[in-house]
Amino acid sequence: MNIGQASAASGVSAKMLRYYEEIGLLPKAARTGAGYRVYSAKDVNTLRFIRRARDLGLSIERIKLLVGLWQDRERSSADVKRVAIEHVAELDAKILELTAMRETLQELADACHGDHRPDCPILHDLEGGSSSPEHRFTVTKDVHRRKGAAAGLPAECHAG
Amino acid sequence: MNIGQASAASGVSAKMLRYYEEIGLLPKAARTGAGYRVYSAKDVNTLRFIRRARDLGLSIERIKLLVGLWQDRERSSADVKRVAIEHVAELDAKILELTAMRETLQELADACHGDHRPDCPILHDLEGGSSSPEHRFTVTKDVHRRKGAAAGLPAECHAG
DNA sequence: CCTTGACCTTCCCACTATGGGAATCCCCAT
DNA sequence: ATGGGGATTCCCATAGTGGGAAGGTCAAGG
Repeated sequence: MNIGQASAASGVSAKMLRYYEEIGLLPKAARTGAGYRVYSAKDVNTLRFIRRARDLGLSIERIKLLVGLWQDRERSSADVKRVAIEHVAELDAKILELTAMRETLQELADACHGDHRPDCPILHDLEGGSSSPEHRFTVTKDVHRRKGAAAGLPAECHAG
Repeated sequence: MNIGQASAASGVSAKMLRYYEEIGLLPKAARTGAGYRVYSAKDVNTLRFIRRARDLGLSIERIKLLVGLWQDRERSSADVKRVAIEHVAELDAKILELTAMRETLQELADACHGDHRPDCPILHDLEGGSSSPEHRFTVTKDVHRRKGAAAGLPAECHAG
């Protein structure tokens, strides 16, 4: 099986296959005499595992852990669960942050006439205009503050 | 006002000030004889505007638009509102996506004993193990599929 | 046998925003 | 004059992913 076939069989792009190998998420693939990478059905299984984990938003680092546990028959399910729980916590933090932004922006948009006139509460708010800050829309202000930015959410954060 | 003072007054790091200038979000700052950038109170206003917009998760591109509208007395509030609404839609898409991931992962974690035994439904699911795929936890499956990845959410997606 | 096209290889670049750090220079106070 | 703090530019790194160029390979058909 060459890289294209492994890619098609796993749903992971050939580009990513090479990348995962490079960063050590996958062991170095065997090569044909001509230098082509060779994959087995077992490799494809691992790739599918990785792809599903990516679909759940897990970072490459966490996936490394999970793949390690997966291939370790001595693992304890507690270890696996911990990794999952950590990721859920990060997802929660991210969701909270985005939701706070969304709420604020939605309220501002709701307050905007959206007509031909230049008057606009959205701009007014961004201007920091209202002299008493406590009257600005804030909605769990701290959550979306720069420092509050949660730990890394991976791939899905990048526009395709 | 030099770059450090403008940074302190606006909450935007000096590094970002230079970057914003480089990418054209800010006009090129005037310089002293020695090459130091010089900022006015008006510049600081713009910087605060930008910072607040970033706090709401708006991309640099959208902020460019908003700053343009902000400084245009002929603007229509409808234009501003449209930009805001677009961003809300992207936030919604992202939130949906993350929520779907979260739900799936939470269910898997709930189903995991989390003890010393190796048996683990999380790994089992990632394996794609269950022969009948419709029994796998999915929860709005399409939403978190790669193709479903929403349009770009900016900065906050990056781990500090 | 040779061409053609599909595939593989490596290497570099781009993206989003942001931070870190080095080398060098400037300004002000002692 | 000297020292410290700040400014300048330039390069690098991040997390994943895609795009593309330049060149080698393989298989099928003429």
